[in-house]
Amino acid sequence: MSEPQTLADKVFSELTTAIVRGELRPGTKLSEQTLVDRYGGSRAPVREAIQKLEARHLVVRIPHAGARVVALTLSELRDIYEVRLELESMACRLAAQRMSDAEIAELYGLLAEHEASIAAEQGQSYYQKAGDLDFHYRIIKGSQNSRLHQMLCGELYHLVRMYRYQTSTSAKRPQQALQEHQRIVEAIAARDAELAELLMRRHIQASLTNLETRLAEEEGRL
Amino acid sequence: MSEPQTLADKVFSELTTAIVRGELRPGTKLSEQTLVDRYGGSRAPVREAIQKLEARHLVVRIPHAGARVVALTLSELRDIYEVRLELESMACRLAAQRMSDAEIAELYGLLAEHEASIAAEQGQSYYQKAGDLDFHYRIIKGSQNSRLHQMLCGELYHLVRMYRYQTSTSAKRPQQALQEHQRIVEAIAARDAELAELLMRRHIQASLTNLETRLAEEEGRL
DNA sequence: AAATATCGGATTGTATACAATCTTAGTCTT
DNA sequence: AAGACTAAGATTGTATACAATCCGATATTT
Repeated sequence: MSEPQTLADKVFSELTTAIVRGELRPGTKLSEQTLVDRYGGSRAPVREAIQKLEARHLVVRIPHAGARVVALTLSELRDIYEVRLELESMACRLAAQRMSDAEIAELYGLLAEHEASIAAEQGQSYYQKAGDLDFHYRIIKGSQNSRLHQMLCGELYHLVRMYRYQTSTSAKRPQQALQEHQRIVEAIAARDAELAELLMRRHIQASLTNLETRLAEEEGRL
Repeated sequence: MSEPQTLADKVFSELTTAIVRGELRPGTKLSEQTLVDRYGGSRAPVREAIQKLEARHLVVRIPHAGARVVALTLSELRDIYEVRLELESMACRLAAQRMSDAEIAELYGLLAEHEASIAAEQGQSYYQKAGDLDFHYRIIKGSQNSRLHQMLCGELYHLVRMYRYQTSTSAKRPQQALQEHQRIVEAIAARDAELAELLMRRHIQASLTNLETRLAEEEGRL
């Protein structure tokens, strides 16, 4: 929660959340002057912010034509999930080998919180989604591979978040996901790397299936 | 070979090759004014080029302190190879499933060229390295996953290239590598995805071992 | 002599001005 | 009426100027 040291960073982080939350819909033109009017500063830091967004694949920039919020095709979304599937499974395998006992204990604590949150049945799918991401985040960190962490959290994470924000979740999915999380943590605690990897692979596959179902439904409604 | 549309792109591509070739050693300070003097233009496009380099992890930028050519620790290099190992193995598996027969035929052609090049025994390790990268590049493309292609070619590729440039190769390694390439292509041609993945995994593991040996030797010489 | 403080120069971050390119609306031609 | 051309406006790319921050050398203190 450190304050951004530079104006460009500030604009960047505000734009990031706006895009992820869907306040700036995919395909929206990001005019530099408009952003200056909205977020303050001058064009220099705004341009820098846009470039950082481009680096994270949240916007697409075309020379002399400007920047637009990325609009993934279904095919590109599948490609991303295909890569994420591989990398997170890998992270889970490494986590089973490298996480400290203390970190594993924290994972158990996190699961307990999620269970309580679901039991409360607030239907606050926002918090459930955030909780899910938190779970995945900790396992990625547990892999103790800095580059893997960068790729998943810095480059794929936001895109995944963006498309999850905008799609509803089926009522039973959180319950299901929690169970899958529990099996994964058990495998990690048992230091069974192969099993942990397998379970994570299936877990993400299930979440992709869920996402595709939702996307297909929304397509149908248009 | 399209001409860069913008000055920033031109500076970016020149800086990229300079870094990869080692003309700008790891840790070198990249002063904006100095780069303006060397490459022309003004600070605006030069800054943009530096930011693009940062996005590709070729330079590290610290607010108010400037940019330096990235200097990987051995641990970070291992992390990169660990990720590359997983992603390229994946690419190879997908390539075995998705490459067209024509593309596979081209792969065979490439191998023949490499064989000839080694037989000529020019000792031109530069061309052998480039050839090796070409081989890997085609398989990655064959995976037909755009994001995988982006990550490997756009983000890891340059770093790997950079550290390979600067390390010598053992005399027998090209011969060995060629044989491994041949087995991989055979597995792809047979559409044996699992085997192709396994062989690629071992191939990259071997190349990592080779790199680590060289790095250790160079450490010893200092 | 070592450590800290302070000041000046250099470098980066930001703002503004100008140039090049694209977009769009309108007109003209077929 | 459809399409191509043209010109004006808007937008991005580039250059320059100013402000804020950092780095290093010198001076001061213990």
